[in-house]
Amino acid sequence: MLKLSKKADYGLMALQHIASNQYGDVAQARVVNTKEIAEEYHIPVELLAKVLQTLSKSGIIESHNGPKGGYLLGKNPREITIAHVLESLEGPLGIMDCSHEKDGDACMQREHCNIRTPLLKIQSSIYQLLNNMTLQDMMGGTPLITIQSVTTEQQGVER
Amino acid sequence: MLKLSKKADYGLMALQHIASNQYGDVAQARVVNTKEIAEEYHIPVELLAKVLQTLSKSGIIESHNGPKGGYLLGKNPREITIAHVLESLEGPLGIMDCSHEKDGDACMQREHCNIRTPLLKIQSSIYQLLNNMTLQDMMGGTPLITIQSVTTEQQGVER
DNA sequence: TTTTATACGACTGATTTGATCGGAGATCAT
DNA sequence: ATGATCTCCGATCAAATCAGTCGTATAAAA
Repeated sequence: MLKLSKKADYGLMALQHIASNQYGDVAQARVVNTKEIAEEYHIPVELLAKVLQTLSKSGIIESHNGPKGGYLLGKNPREITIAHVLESLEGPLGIMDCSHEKDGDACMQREHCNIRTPLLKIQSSIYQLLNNMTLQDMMGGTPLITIQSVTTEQQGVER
Repeated sequence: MLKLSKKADYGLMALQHIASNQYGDVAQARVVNTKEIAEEYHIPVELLAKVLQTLSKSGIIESHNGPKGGYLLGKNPREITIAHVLESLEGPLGIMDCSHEKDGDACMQREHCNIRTPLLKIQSSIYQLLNNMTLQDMMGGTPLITIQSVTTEQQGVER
């Protein structure tokens, strides 16, 4: 329950990868393409492509066509919030249907609804949480890639 | 996105209704049945029944069979957390697939996954949020039922 | 024993989601 | 400049999940 979709998963993975290659320790902005990311994380290529297209439309990343093309971050990692990414991929996030409805499309039980107010508070809290966390924060805690470990043991593991 | 299911909606509504009738200003514990709740909130009866059965199994409410039967709260409203209700109705809540997996069913991209750690933090925060809010808290903020208003103006609007 | 209510399981239709295919546009090499 | 290649892009298809339905069984009160 409350599980986010594959699209969201793949999107976040890809963004983390792009950000790492662009702002990482290599210190040179590198354009990465869809195929590269898909193979790295074992994601179906076409599906990932669609995800990246959506993110591109939202201005989160920039697409570059042609050979040697690919994607680049559209903003600074600090300015890319998780909330924006998720909303871009899966539409406006709301705990319930009547989160931000207009007067017309009120749900049937709206006038007798007794849980709307407290749920709105919960929703607001979750949104704040997702809106305060940025891609920059996600880069900090990469669990398996530790730069120090590369210097200590150099057994062909440079990624 | 992140929208909770109808089952969860209906379950919360029903619980709020049951709690209000049991601990409300009427000051007498009243057993409410499925049909009554369904009509009050315009919910399909059979679906609500299923939801209430599930909640009953979890010990959140108690079922009483036969005529004059119905449902009663199984615990004090302060001890019924939103998290418990949601988990009861929709299974364990987790932002991602690999939230609490055993060693066996690791996902394909697990070893290269770069977003697991930060997402776990988000998930933990959401769980705390839902685990700290109880049914008691939801009763406090009932928007349409105001006890004071009944005393001030008694124009047949007692709901 | 009849009435009234919940408990339980199987089933159907619809919505959402995951995944796939063919084409359009841009860039580099010649 | 032009062709060939590589990428992004939009439309389409299949699978899984979910909301809702139906019929039957069981239990308690009158």
